[in-house]
Amino acid sequence: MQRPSLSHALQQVAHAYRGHMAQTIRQANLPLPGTHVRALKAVCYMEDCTAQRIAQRMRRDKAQITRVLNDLLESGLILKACNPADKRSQLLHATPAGEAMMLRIQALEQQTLARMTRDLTQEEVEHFIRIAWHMTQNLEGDLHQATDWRLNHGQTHTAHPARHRQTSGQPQHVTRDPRRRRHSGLPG
Amino acid sequence: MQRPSLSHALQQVAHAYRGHMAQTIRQANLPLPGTHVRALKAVCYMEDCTAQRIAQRMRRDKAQITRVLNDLLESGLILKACNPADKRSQLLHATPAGEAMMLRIQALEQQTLARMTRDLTQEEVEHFIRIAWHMTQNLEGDLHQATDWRLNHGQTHTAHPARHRQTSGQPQHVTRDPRRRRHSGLPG
DNA sequence: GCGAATTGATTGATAGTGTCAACCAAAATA
DNA sequence: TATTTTGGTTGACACTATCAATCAATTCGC
Repeated sequence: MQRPSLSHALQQVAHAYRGHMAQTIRQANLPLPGTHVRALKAVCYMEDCTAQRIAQRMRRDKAQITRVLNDLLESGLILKACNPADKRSQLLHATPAGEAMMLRIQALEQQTLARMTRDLTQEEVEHFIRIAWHMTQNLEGDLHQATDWRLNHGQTHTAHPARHRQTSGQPQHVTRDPRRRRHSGLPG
Repeated sequence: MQRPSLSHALQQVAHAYRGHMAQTIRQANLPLPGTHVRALKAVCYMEDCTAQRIAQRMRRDKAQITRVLNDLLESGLILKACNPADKRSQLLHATPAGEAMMLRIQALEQQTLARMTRDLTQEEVEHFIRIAWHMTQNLEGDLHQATDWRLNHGQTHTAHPARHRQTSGQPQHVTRDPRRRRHSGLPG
């Protein structure tokens, strides 16, 4: 508890950041959830932005990205345009409203980041980022079957045949109360 | 995109860690969600553990903690005992099954952490933890009205009167598709 | 002691996050 | 052309998170 572990420190700082941003954005009356913000950011700043590329960048399931993008679309923050190079995909662009929103949110993010790093040197922050990045890379590869964002990474990736979501494995326990229990066994 | 920002790096590493742990745990046939793991850890290693204290430590809403603990209770991993010092609260203890579970999970966590930090020096990791902790502290205080985990922190905390969940504020937009839209306005 | 305010825990409601699986149409490939 | 792969969508579900209200036990102030 006293000297926090790496896992604890990581969870706490990520949670604190997320929470602070959420609060800040809400207080600014821009009720845009975090995932939406990041997707919008991608649309604004990524070259030839498509849903696929956002999913890769954020390392998220493409299904979620689709839904987030549809929200942004309905909110008039982005537009989908035909991709001349591939009729399946759509190029994404921010509308003026989307650009404006992005600017406002970026200002808020800068505030949060400034506060978060207020007594840290530039070097420390960069060091932190570098290590975080490094750890991310270290966890990447194998594990995680190839959902879309895992493609073209040239990983050795030794065959991951089937993996069913708890089809018949015997342990099967806790799994969070969905307001009505489902099971409760326990293995060991 | 190339040089990841602090926010991006943070989100990615936290997400990678969470995902890797989830996968590892699932593959070991110990389907215990992350929050449950952390709560169980607290029960195992915290002195005079109560729901309240777990909520404070994890900086989570006590409601969530209550539910997680009830899951752990139903799974036979923990027990609740009367707190002689306060009849409202209960002291939490791990059962033998809970302890066993904790040990197995800790081994898995060690694996993940080892992999994550495999080519980093002890110093680098400690530096990372220290900075993460620092950033967490920096974001703490004001913002976040005093839910339980924010108490006894002696923050200046200049009066936060009411804060209603979007009672009448005019902007009111995106707010993630709950599989059926609710609104779609947009402020600016 | 007594009433008021506070605190520990619980419950209900709801939002947001993350993922898998199935599917379709377009594209790539063989 | 037949097969496979890819970009995107939809459905279903589990996990995470928080707020609000409630209740009983406790503490505070008189």
